[in-house]
Amino acid sequence: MTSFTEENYLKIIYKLSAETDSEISTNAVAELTQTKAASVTDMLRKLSEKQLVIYQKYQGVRLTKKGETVALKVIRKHRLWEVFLVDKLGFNWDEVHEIAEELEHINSDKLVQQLDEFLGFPQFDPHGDPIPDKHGRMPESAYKNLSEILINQEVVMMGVAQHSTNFLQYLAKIGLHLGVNIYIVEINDFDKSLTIKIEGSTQCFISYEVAKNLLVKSISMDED
Amino acid sequence: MTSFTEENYLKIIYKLSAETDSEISTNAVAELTQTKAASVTDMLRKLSEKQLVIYQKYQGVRLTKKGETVALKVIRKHRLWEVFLVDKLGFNWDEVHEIAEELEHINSDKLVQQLDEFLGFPQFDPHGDPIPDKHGRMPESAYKNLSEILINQEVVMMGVAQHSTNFLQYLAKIGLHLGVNIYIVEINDFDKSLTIKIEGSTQCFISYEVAKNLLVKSISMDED
DNA sequence: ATATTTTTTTAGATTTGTCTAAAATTGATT
DNA sequence: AATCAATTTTAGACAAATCTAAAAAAATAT
Ligand SMILES: [Mn+2]
Ligand SMILES: [Mn+2]
Ligand SMILES: [Mn+2]
Ligand SMILES: [Mn+2]
Repeated sequence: MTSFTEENYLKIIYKLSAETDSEISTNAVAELTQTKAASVTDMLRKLSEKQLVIYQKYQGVRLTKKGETVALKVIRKHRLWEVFLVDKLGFNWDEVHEIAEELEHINSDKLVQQLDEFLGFPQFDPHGDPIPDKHGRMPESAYKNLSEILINQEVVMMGVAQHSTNFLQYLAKIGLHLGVNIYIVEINDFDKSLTIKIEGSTQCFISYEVAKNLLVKSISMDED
Repeated sequence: MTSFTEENYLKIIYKLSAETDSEISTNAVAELTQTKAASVTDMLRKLSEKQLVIYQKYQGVRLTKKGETVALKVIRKHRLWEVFLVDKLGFNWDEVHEIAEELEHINSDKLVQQLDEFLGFPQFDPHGDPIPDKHGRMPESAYKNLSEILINQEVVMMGVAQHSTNFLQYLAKIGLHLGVNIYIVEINDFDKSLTIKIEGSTQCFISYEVAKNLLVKSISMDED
């Protein structure tokens, strides 16, 4: 069995692994778990004994196949619950993450299976993040960051790469929500900031930092 | 804040208090929490410091108003989640208790409120137990035990007073499920065992012990 | 190649919830 | 009232997850 705490460590190591393909450092884990490096060292040794990670001291850590499976299950539950909260209970997408952090540790294969079916086997969560299927396979995400899109090419807002409440509420304020059509009017050479046109709304100005965190898909792609 | 563990103690003390109106003994709590008396003593002192119970050593324990409020919130969540699992996810009523034991500790007032609304503000859980409203008020349960019903008086099966998987599966086997109409054919004077007729099924023979644990309402009562 | 800084690990302590074994209290029985 | 039995509490220990401070190792700069 994996405890609540162990699951959180595994999930965080999984997410860090997606960004860098080398070993994950103790400090990087400490930052995301909001603990101190000394605590991480203890936990890594423990996870290693349980064969959930490969860890040798001073060498960083990575998940074993077994550890990855656990992490994907937790991520799957997290994202399914977020869909439930938004689609069924009427939550806003900036309100669901904290609750899903608790719900993701409820253990029952049947519960996850039935919830998935009840939600209509969603492929993406309310933030546009892909939901692993029951075998841990991620759906192909054809989304790009807005920062990679060309001027005047119309795209649909599909998700965000960063989930802080601050960021989500900023998006709400400037009128950016899932499903809205947008295109880039102008890119500022100097700092890569951009002016965009939001369908049914006025133009607005966003930083490169924001554009990097917006997931969009081309309007021409098929819709199902 | 109350921890997962503290909440379980409070819930158990609440349930024991409903049966006896004197102080609850350390041993009684130990039995239901599946811990040892020594552990209970420690926890009672802690709950007492937090003003959640009235406790003096060797004198037993009872809930304060504050403790009762916490207990009722946990019970409310437990029962709402059971309704969700049965009504929305298609679980059988004998499969939901363990999962609800975990879900009942998720903390979010908005979650509970929205869930309640999503389920249509149910008054009773799948086992016929009353669901406290958001102010902690229990709906009037007009149900009686089958053991108090007269011969030939038709009643509807509304719930059970005991939730063990064993018992629920026994009921399933003899064809007793929620909503079915039954009446008592004969009561055996010697041991109070009884023969009952289940609508659309054959007669069957049940012990007094079983009858005491079946909640029913008179067929004449109004239906909404 | 050494010295300095940063990162990581170890050592030892703390908190929460549990346990066993022994002591204390209560309640029941002579 | 004294004894015995049952219940409850205390004392001391342990596992999980965390911390701080010090030591060790690795990375970086001189
Ligand atoms: Mn989330
Ligand atoms: Mn998400
Ligand atoms: Mn239950
Ligand atoms: Mn129930």
